[in-house]
Amino acid sequence: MSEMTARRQAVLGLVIRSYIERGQPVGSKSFVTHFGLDISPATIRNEMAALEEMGYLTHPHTSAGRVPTDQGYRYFVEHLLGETELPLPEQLMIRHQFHQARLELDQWVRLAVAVLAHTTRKAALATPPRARESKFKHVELISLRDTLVLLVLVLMGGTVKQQMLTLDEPVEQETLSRLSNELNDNYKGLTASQISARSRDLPALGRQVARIVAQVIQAVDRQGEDLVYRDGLLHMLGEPEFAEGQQVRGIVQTFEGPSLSSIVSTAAPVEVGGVQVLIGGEGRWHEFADLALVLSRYGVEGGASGLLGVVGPLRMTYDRTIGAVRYVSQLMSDLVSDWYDVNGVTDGQ
Amino acid sequence: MSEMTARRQAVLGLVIRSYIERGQPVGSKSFVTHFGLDISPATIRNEMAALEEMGYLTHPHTSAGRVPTDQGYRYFVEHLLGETELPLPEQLMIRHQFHQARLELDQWVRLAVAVLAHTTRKAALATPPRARESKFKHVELISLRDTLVLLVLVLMGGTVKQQMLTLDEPVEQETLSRLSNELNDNYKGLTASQISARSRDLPALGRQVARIVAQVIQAVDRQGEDLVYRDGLLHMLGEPEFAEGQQVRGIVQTFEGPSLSSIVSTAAPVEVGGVQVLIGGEGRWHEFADLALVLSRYGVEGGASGLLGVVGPLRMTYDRTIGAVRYVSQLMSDLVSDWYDVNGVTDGQ
DNA sequence: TTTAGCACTCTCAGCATTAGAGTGCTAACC
DNA sequence: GGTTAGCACTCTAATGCTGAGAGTGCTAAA
Repeated sequence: MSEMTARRQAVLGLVIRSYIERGQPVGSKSFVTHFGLDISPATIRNEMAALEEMGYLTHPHTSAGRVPTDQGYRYFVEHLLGETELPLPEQLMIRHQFHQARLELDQWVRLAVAVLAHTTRKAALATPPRARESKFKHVELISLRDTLVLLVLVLMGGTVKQQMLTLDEPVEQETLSRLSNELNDNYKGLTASQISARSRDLPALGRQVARIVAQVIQAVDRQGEDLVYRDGLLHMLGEPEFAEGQQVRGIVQTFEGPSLSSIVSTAAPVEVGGVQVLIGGEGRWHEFADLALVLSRYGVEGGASGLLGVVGPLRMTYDRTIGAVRYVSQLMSDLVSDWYDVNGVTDGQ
Repeated sequence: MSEMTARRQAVLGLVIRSYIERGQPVGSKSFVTHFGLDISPATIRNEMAALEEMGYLTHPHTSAGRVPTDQGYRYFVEHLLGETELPLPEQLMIRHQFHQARLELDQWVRLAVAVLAHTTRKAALATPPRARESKFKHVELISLRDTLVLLVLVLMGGTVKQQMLTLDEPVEQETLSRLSNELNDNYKGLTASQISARSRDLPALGRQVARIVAQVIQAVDRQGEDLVYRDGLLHMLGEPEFAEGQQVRGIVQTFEGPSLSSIVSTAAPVEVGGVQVLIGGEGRWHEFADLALVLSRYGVEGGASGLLGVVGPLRMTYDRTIGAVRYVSQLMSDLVSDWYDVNGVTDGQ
């Protein structure tokens, strides 16, 4: 069994960088010429053979150059990555876009996905921030016609939900306003189950409304991180490794389908701010065998948090992508913590 | 110049049906055997040659069978289509799904797209219903923290919008409630510009809020039919004519990109209920050269209306698709007119 | 007007050939 | 012992060729 040496690390790094850049198997000869090295191809061949024995490289067929294995990429990401900070000009451009508009929570998430997809030139995804158990903040009841009422529910953390409901009998707007005031005074900061429990003491109308409020909160909680915003599919389809028609279908299916949310919620980092790199489905997710994910959790530690990240081919510029994901994650965290000040701490609980 | 005869119509119809079904150029010999006819291939050849001269058929190369031209498809849709009613069992399934849940307006639209994509096995799209000039119905102001306020705006026609805003100075919730009541009493049924005009007479706080209300309504109006929900992209990628990797990219670009809303809003039918079939971009839209659109306008004549339809390859089962689009359009029209009763007529104006 | 016959055209799949790139191994070299 | 040159070998991808198959257009006869 060979062992890793400094030179082998260097060779591995260069092979991977070259392959990421050019997309073609790296041969010993083109290796030395391309990097202008003073050693012979034969030496590189020996080193490559050793790296192959160690499992970091492979070759598609006898007379082809070397290609990184999943393990090789992982080693690269863990040991051979240099600076991953996003270049300042791009930071500024992103920051500018975020300071441009005052938006709704979900729109922020959508903006984050769009920005991420654009700066990395890859497919991006994000989930809106959710707490484990959402808490009631405010409700508003708007009478539309006799028994038809629009319920607007605001949760701690900034989520706003609307729901249409039909009452058992017509009720005046004034009565509805009194009811919503009462709920706002008494239920602030409660979870779905707590509201369910307390609603028993209310009169019929209040009970009905409170039950629906609890249901909506529960729906938000259950939805959890299943709601995934996506963008930049086209970037991924532009990658030469996915040029085949057959593969394209697979990519679209994987990226648009529900499997994405499952892998994302299972494999995602738990702590806010951390960046996780998933390579080739890590042997567990078959559809992601040819893909790499760069994921990060953003939000407030212990409070609401969401995920965002980038999906691309294994052959991706990890340093740049990681930098972009980390930066946008940071921005979104700032945003959510602002929101938490608004809806949680400051407003009492 | 040849002219159309009954037999040529029949031949054209059969050629197109056969091509739609099997996806391969139709030759004179396989034509007679497949349909078990008592005439010779040579006769069919003559008829096909005439149809080709008339511009309804073509052949990709000398020794291939005949393929319909855009003009051929158009003739087919206009003259040779039989029953286009959607089969009853499918009508019932769709109706069932629509009666299943009480939803938000935009969620109805999303449901319609999903149902359409599923029953036609094609890509589907829809825009939410919009009036030419949206009218104010109700506003609610929710104080979140000193100067930060959540504004919830309900428009005639069922659209609900939220907007965060920052006031110049802190304001009590009670003051906000008084203000929203006042706006609700005085502005019902007004358009953005009317509200803008009247807001001048209000005190500072009211003027600020009214201006934002007007802005939001204006944004909704301007957005118009640019907001397009889409679904079923994967169905389209499954079509054999789009198997090439190159083409797949084009399809995704066309369907996901902004060009869709432009063609949709330009070429869409004007009257509610009508079904329009666009074949091969009609020479005007280059990206749609290989695609057919089946579009319908739903909603309330003279009130809010939206578009829905299906995008597929030229080689599509027009009868079935048209039936499905018409049926879903009808359902959505019913829904919107219910909504209009709620928000418009009944509630006064 | 319809039909049979026939020469002609074009595509597509299969096959062999070849150039090119790269490897692994061995033996010599520092 | 690590490094290098040389060389035989392997595999891919592109090219050109061939034959089968399908279909057409034309002509002449029914």
